[in-house]
Amino acid sequence: MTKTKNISTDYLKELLESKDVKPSFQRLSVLKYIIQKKNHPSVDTIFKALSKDIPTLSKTTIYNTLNLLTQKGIVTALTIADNETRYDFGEEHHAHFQCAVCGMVFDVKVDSDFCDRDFIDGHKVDEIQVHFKGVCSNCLNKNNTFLKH
Amino acid sequence: MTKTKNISTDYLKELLESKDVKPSFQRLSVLKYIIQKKNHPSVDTIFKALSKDIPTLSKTTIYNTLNLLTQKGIVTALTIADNETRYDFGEEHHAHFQCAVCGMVFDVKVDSDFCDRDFIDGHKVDEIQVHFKGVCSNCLNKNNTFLKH
DNA sequence: ATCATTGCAAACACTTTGCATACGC
DNA sequence: GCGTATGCAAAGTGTTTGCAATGAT
Repeated sequence: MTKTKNISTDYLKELLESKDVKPSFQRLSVLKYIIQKKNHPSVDTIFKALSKDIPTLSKTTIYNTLNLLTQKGIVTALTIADNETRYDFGEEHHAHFQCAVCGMVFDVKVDSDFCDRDFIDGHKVDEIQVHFKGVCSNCLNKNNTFLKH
Repeated sequence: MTKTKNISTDYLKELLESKDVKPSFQRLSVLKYIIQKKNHPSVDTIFKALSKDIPTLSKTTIYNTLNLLTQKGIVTALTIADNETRYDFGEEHHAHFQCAVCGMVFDVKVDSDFCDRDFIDGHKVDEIQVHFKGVCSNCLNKNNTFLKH
């Protein structure tokens, strides 16, 4: 099914503490989910998944957690979808592809010659996001309607 | 102030009609605004600007118009801002820079070797957006707080 | 007369805020 | 016990939808 390499809680704790974030159970759970499933999930996706194991979990906590982790630079907020924010844990720089049919977001590699620059046209660059949109290989194969016209 | 090169209504009409869009007064106004001011406006920005001349104008009409123009490929919807959609009229491919301080969006040029590809990792590519985020040159100069720490 | 566009009001969806409760050291 | 994290409810904001009125041919 989905490949979920196990991630030690100690690693997650260290990761959070190294950025001065207290490793609460909820925060560990959210971070673990993002790292394990490399799904680029939305708040709702995380909420539905974690609610099964943590029935008392609130969406507010997920919002709080993700805003905190983004602010601390532990995760990245992707503005690839027009209606909802997706979240990503990626150290190395890579681009993203979102399928217009199924909505999934995939990592794609880009030979980025410009990704390392600190300034562009006099503007100070803190972050670069490269977004591809189209139809993913899964949806192309499943539904060959797209090939017919 | 803002450089607004005048654009003939005939040009706008032809542009719309060539994509099977009836050139109503409201649609012409919205399209003209986007092409003239190149400031990648939000719905609200367009609404506030055009309301002065068209007091009966409704936000719904702007949403309708922009969705239609996007669908017809006349304008591009930018997902660079996390909360609101920005719109752009750009024929040639270019990247965008959004300032975290003032919120403005600028065009930036990128030597894009990968912008022409139709497929990436097996996914069919319809659209590419390159988003830079940081602090624009204006805000850097005005407020040297950013340089101090 | 017919059909599409407009625009008000309401509904929707995502996110943030206020505040009381619960938790951890 | 004190300070912070949690989570419910409500508010806020951007966008879409239902539908009646208006406008164009």
